[in-house]
Amino acid sequence: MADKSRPKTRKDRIMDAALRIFAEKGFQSATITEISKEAGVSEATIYEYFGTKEDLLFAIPEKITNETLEKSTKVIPYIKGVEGKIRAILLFYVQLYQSNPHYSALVLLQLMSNKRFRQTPAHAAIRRSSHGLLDCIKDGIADGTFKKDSNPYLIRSMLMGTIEHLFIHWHMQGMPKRKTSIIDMLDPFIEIILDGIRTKKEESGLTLYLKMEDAHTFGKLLQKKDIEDTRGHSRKIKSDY
Amino acid sequence: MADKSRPKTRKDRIMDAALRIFAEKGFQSATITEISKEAGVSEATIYEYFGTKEDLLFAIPEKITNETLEKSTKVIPYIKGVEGKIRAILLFYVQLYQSNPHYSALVLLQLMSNKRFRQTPAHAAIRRSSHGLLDCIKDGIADGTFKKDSNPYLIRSMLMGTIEHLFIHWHMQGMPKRKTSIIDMLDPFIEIILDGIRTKKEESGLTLYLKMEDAHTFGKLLQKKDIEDTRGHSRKIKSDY
Amino acid sequence: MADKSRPKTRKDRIMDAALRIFAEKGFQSATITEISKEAGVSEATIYEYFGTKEDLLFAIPEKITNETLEKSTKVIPYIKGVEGKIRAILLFYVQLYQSNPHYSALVLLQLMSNKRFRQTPAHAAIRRSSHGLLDCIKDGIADGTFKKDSNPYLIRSMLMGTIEHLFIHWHMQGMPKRKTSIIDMLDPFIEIILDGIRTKKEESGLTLYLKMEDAHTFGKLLQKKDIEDTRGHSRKIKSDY
Amino acid sequence: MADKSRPKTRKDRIMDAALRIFAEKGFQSATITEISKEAGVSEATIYEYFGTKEDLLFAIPEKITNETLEKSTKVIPYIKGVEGKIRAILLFYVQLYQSNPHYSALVLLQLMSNKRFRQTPAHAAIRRSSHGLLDCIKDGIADGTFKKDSNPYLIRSMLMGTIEHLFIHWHMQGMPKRKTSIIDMLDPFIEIILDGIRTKKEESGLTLYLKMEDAHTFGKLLQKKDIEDTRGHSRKIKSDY
DNA sequence: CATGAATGAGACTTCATTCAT
DNA sequence: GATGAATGAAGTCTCATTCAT
Repeated sequence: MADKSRPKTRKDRIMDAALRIFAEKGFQSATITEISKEAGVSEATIYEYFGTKEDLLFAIPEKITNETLEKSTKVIPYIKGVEGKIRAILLFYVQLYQSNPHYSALVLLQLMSNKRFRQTPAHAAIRRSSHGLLDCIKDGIADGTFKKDSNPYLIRSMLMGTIEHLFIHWHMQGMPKRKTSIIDMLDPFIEIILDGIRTKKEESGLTLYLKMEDAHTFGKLLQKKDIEDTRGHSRKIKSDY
Repeated sequence: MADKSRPKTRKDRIMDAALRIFAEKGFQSATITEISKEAGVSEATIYEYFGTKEDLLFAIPEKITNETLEKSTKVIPYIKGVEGKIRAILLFYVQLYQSNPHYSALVLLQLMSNKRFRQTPAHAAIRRSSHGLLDCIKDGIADGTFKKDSNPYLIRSMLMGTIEHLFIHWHMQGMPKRKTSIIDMLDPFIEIILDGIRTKKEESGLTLYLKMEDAHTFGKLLQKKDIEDTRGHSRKIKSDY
Repeated sequence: MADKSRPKTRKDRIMDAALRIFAEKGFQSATITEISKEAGVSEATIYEYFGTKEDLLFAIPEKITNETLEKSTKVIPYIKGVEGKIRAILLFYVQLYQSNPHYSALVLLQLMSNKRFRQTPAHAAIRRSSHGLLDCIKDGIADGTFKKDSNPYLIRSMLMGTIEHLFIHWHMQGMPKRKTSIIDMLDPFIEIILDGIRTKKEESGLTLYLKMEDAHTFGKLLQKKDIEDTRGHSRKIKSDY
Repeated sequence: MADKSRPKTRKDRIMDAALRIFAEKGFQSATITEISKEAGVSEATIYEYFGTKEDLLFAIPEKITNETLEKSTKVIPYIKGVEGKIRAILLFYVQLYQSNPHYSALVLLQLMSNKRFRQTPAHAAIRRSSHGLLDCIKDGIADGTFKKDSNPYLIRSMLMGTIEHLFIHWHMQGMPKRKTSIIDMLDPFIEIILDGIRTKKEESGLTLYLKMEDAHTFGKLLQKKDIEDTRGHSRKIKSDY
C-alpha cells in the first residue's frame, strides 16, 4: 500500500509526459519542447535518454507491453479450458486499455497505423500475445470445442477488432464515463462469438465461463484489482455508443 | 449523359493525387509540394481550391462518401429482411474499402484518429450510414429476429470492428493479394455473429445468405441502381489471413 | 563601360554573401542566418536555391571556376611555346586568386581540405586545368625543352605549391598590401624552376618569355586588364613575407 | 632514464586520440564525446586538462613541435654548408610529416587556415623553424653560393610550398602507398630550385648533395640525441634556428 | 582527480501559406 | 484562374561546457 515509488527518475518522467502528450495530440503534432516542459527537463535531456523523437515514441509501448506481457504469461497457463483462456487474454487487453487510456489511445490511434512501429520489439511482443490468442482458438477447433470449419484467423479478428473498435470510439468521443464500461461488454460479446462457433448441442451456461477458482487465481496473480468473477452477465445495456 | 470521363478537372486531379499521397505517407508527412507535383499543378493552385491542407484532406472523404452513400440509400430499401439489409450494408463497406484501397487507408488509418474529422460533413455521412446499420439491428431485435437482450450498439461494434480490423491489417501488411479476399470472409463472419444473437429454433440456414447469383446481381445493381434482392449464402472458406 | 549588371538576382546576392562569409569565417562557423542577412533574403530563400548549406558552398567555386576556365581555354591555345603556355596558365591562377581574394581564401583555406569537394564538378574543372599544366610540362620534356629525366608531376607540384603557399600566407597575414604583389613574383619563380629543368646551353633570355604578340592576344581575349607584357622582370624584391 | 614508455598518462591518451580524430574529421566535425571515448576517459576529464576544445587542438602541435625542434636544433649546427643545412631542414619536415601523418594532416589541413593558431606558441615555434630556413638562404646569398638578386622569401616559399603541396595532395588522396615516396622527391626538387639560383660556373654535381654517409649520420643523430661529431661547420651563420 | 548527468544556445532545415503578376 | 517566388514560424537535434558528487 505504501507508495513504494521513489521520486520518479527523469527517464520515467519523460516517458510519462510523452505518453500523455503523444496520446492527446498525436506524434507529429506533439513537440519535444512541450514534452520537456511537461516533464520538467530540458529538451537536450530527452535526447540524452532517447536518441530520437521516434525512439521516445516507441520506447513507451515497449516498456508497457513488456510489463504487461510478463504478467499475462504468468497467469494464462493457470486458466483451464480454451474458452477461459480466451476470456482471460481479452480481459487483459481490456483492462490494460481501460486502466491506461493514454496507452490505449497511443497504441490504437497512433501506432496501429505506423509502419515503422511494426518493426519494433514492442510490436513483436504484441504479435506474440496475439499469436497466443490464435493458438487458443486453434486448440478449441482441434479439441472439438469449436466447429471444425471455423477460421481461427477470422475469429481472432472478430475478437480483437471488436475490442479495438470499442476503445477507438470511446477515445474519439472523449472517453465518456458510462454506466456500462467496455469491460462489462466483454462477456456478452465473447459469448455471442463463441456461441456462433461452438459445436452446438452442449449447454453453454456457466461451465464455459472462466471458473470461480480460475478467476481467483487470476486475481491473485495479477495482484491487482479483485476479479472475483468474470462470468458472463449480459445485462441489458442502454449504450449511447 | 455528358461524357463522364472528360479530361479531369484540376480539382479532381488534386484530390486524386492527395488521396494517394495522404494514404501512402500519412497526412502530416505528405507535403503540398509533393501533391502539387503529382497533380501537375502549382502549389498555389491547390490553395485556390482548398483553403488549407486539412481542408483538402477532409474534402476527399466527403466526395467519396457522398457518392457512395447516394448509391447505398438507393439500394438498401429494396433489400428485404433485416439480415439481408445488414449484409447489404456491410457488403457496401467491404466493397468500397476493397475497391478503393487508398480511400480505406485514408479513412481507417488517418481519419479515424483525427478529432477534427468528426466535425466534418463527411463524418456526418459516415455516422448516418452507421446509424442505418444500428437501426437494422434494432429492427431485428424489435421484430424478434434477434434476441431481446442483445445490445445493438455492441452488435454494430462487432460488425464494424471486425471489418475495420481486417482492412487495417490488410493495409499494414502492404495489401497482399490473397486467395481469400476480405469480401469472402464477410458471410462467414456475419453468420457467426448473427447466429449468436438469433432467436434460435427457427432454421436460419442458407436461404438467408446472400447467394452466389444474388451477389452477382448485387454487383450489377450497384452499377445499375436497380435492386431486387440480396439473399446470402456462406461458402466454406479456408483463409490464411 | 556602362554598368550592364542589372540589379543582382537573389541567387547572385546569396552567393556573393556566402563567398564573403565562408571565406572569412570558414564553412562551419558561418551560419545561414548570417548569410541570409548579408544577402537581404530570408533563410528559407537560401534553401529555395541551394538545397543545403554545403550545396551553397560548392556552388560558389563551380560558378567561378566555370567562368574562369572558359576564358582560359579560349586563350591558352594561342600562346606559342611550352614555356609561354605554362606562364599563361600560372598567370591565370595568380590573377584569379589575386583579383578575387574571397575566392582564393575559400578554395585554398576551406575547400582544399574538404574531401567531399573533390567529388564536385568544380573540383573536376580544377583538375582539368591542373592537368593542362601537366601536359604542358610533359610536352616540354618530350620536345627537348626540359630535361628528359624531369618528373612532370613534381614540377607541377612545385609550380602550384609555390603559388598556393604564397597566397595562403598572404591570406593568413590578413592580405597586406605590398609593393611587391604576388603577381610580381611569378616570373622570377617560374624562371628559377624552368632554369632548373631546361636543357642548358641555350641562352634563356627573352625568347622564353611570353612574347609580345602573344601577350597582346592574351590581353584582348581576356578583355580585361591590359596585359601588355608578361615578360619576366625579376626586379630585386625586398619582401617582408 | 625513467621508463619512457610507462602506461600513457591520461593527458597523453587524450592528445593522441584528439590528434587522430581531429586529423581525420577536422576540428569542427570532431566531437569531445568521440575523443573522450577513443581516449577512454570521460568528457569532463578532457576539460580537466584542457580548458577548451580549441585549447586541446592547439596543445597537440605545441607538444609535437617542441619535441621535434629540440631534435632539430641539436642536429642542424653540425651540418656543413648552406645547401646541406637547407637540405637537412627540409628533410626534417618531410620526415616529420611522413612519419606522423596525423600530425601533418592536422597542421596542413586544419591549422594552416586557422587564424587563432597563429597566436599560439606552437606556431611561434614553426615560425622560428621557418626563419631558420630563411636565414640559411640569406646566408647562401651573402656568401655567394646563390645569386645576389635571389629573393630569399620567394625561395623559401618555393621550398616549403612544394613540400606542403605534395603532402596535402598525398593526404587528400587518402595517403596512397607509392613506390616513390615524397622523401624520394626531396633531392630532385631541391636540386632544381638550387640549380636555378646558384651562381653558375661551379660544377654543382654530387658533392652538394647530402651524402650517403651524412644521411646515415643524420638518421642516427635523430634517434640518439647524443651528438659527438663536430665536423666542421660552415661560416658564421646568423641563424637563431 | 574523475565523472555522470544535465543543459543552454543555436544550427540547419522544412513547409504551409501568401501575393504580385 | 494560375503560378513562381518568397518567407515566417517552428521543429528536431547537436554539442561544448558545467557542476555536484
